[in-house]
Amino acid sequence: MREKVVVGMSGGVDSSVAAYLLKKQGYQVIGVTMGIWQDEDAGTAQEGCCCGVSAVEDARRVAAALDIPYYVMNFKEEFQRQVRDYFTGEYLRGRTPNPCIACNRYVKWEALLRRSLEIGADCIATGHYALLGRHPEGRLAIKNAVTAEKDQTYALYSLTQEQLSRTLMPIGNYTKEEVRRIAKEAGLPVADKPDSQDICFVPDGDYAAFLEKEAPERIPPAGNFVDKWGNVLGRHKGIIHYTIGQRKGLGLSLGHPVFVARIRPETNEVVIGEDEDIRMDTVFCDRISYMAMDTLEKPRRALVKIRYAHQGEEALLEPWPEGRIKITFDKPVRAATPGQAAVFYEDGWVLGGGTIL
RNA sequence: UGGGCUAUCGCCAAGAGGUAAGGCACAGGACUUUGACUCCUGCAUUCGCUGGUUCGAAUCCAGCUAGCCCAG
Repeated sequence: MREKVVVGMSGGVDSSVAAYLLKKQGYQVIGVTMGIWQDEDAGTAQEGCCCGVSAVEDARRVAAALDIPYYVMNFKEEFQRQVRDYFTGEYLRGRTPNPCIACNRYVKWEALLRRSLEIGADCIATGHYALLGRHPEGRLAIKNAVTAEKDQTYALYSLTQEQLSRTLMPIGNYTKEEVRRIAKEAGLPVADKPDSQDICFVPDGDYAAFLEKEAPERIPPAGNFVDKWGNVLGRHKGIIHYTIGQRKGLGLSLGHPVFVARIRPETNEVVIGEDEDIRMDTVFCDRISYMAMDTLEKPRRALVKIRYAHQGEEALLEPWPEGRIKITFDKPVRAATPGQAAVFYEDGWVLGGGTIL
């Protein structure tokens, strides 16, 4: 009997095609949708997100079409703790979290994987646009998908060797167009479903409202906008409303565009600067995850992405005390933001990554 | 109260007799499995108010109102 694999199905095209391809390849496929919604979310969660409310409905139809077993597993507790609480906590501290990375690392590849193994599966599979393989240096690693535009390796840098050894990513070799075509040809009912976007657990993208609901008693108050010299430029609505590099929503009319250059939780100040003030060539990160490289003992060059949609910038990685890494970019990057991930690449392989300080 | 100056979109600011530039802000959209950035579109039938001169004025004239500056 072929390997038994649990496919995390979001009800979207990508994971549906992933399941389809694996089944065609002879795997014993089980479809699973992660139940991550809190009861009060019912009805408010938007469509078109990676794991929305319509997920179960659509995923079930796809599973039926593929004639594979299908289950919904409850991960509310894990999602609340590892994603929602983390998300809220970071914003309250003036940082900018990336919930997708946390969800992948702790919910999909920890909770879902564990539960899948418990029901007898050998591994899990997802509809991520990424390739997985053995790096020349010997370790398992994620590699850029064939489509640069849809590449999702950035959000997967923190997976461990153990997790990677139990993972399949069947659609990394296809483009989005090909995936949609496959879905159509296979008669999958979700072939034309729009791509997911925005934070899946924040209805209508209003994350500030989400935070106010999650932690009403801990929301930092309004404060001052200041320039780099300390001059007060105006009032801000509270640091949770801002992130480094942000321009919109400041309400500051200074005649030229200005951006958030820094957030100071200690003084509750938001520092405003010009475009040149948010360019930096040196960034430090901690909470390092090593993937293709097992450690960093001496300087190593890499292409570094500092946000999901970043094309990446060549840089030098250097080990730093306290388990940190110093990144020196060849050319300054714009708005490196504390809380976001810096992911290191070499020839398309993910070497590792960390959280920007 | 005398003398001078200025009053144009939320902010800044062009205009100077021919039928309201631009920037910032803001709104909407595109992009996007995070937050951002970026891009596109929209945004004063009206120029402090009231009259007047002109075929025609935000642009000229008069009065009024407001603010600023200098004398006091």
